[in-house]
Amino acid sequence: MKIGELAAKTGVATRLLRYYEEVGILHPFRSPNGYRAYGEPAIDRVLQIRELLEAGLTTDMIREVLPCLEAAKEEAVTDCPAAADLDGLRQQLSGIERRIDVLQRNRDAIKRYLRAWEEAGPTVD
Amino acid sequence: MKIGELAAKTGVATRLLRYYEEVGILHPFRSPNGYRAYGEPAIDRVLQIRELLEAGLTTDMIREVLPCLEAAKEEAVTDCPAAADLDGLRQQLSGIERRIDVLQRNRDAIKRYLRAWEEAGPTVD
DNA sequence: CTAAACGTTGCCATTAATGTGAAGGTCAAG
DNA sequence: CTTGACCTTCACATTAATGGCAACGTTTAG
Repeated sequence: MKIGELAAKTGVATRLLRYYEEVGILHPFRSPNGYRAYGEPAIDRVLQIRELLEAGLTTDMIREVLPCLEAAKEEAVTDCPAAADLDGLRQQLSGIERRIDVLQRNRDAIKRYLRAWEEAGPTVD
Repeated sequence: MKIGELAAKTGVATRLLRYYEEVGILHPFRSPNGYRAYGEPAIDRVLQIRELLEAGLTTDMIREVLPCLEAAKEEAVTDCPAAADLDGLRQQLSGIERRIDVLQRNRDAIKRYLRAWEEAGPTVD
């Protein structure tokens, strides 16, 4: 499919689809006329990219983890696209785990706060 | 304490301490000479800010949750600094929860991938 | 008193992610 | 063949977080 179609199906601006290619996290083919050509899997890939960006990852991090996230969907790890960098992957993993920890701790604090507030002042009106 | 001291104790550049003030997440007093003056609690606050920034939150989000995170440390919620915006707080909370979900899902996928890879190719060498 | 060290404000630079528009090529419909 | 919709690249603009410098005031040590 062409870029406009992918944009429509994912809700992501064509500008960004080109940007994701530029930073190496999306790899369309090219039609003979020079148009970008995307396969069906590109849809999921773009949605995955958006999800990760919205969760606060950078395109650099995404470039490292994305190949493995897609491979993880297959039954067996036949080939290792990130074979080059299992170590970088482990680092990304621990970075993500740190983030989760921080977010969980703070989520809990906010919840405690809200709960206390709801108990103390149900006279919110 | 003065800005340089706080910078030394937190490892955060003075430039950033001024920036955090500019965006409203740090509120030093002023000494008669115009110097910023920070109390002891500023140390924790700055570290907290760094933690949240590194976890991918923006200063906008931090501005909303920080008062409550500090209040949550007290025994009781005497006064509500964010009384104005319990609703914004709930939104931040659900945003954070979404992030945690995304990160957990992807952390799990990466772990699966790494585990599979380690089982398949212990001949890493 | 003077120099060094530190503070102030202000402004300009950078990187990442994103928006926007110009100038021109391609293609399908009339 | 022309028009309109879509594509291409190029380039400049913006926002957030950060770095750096300049010009100038303050404080401290010699």
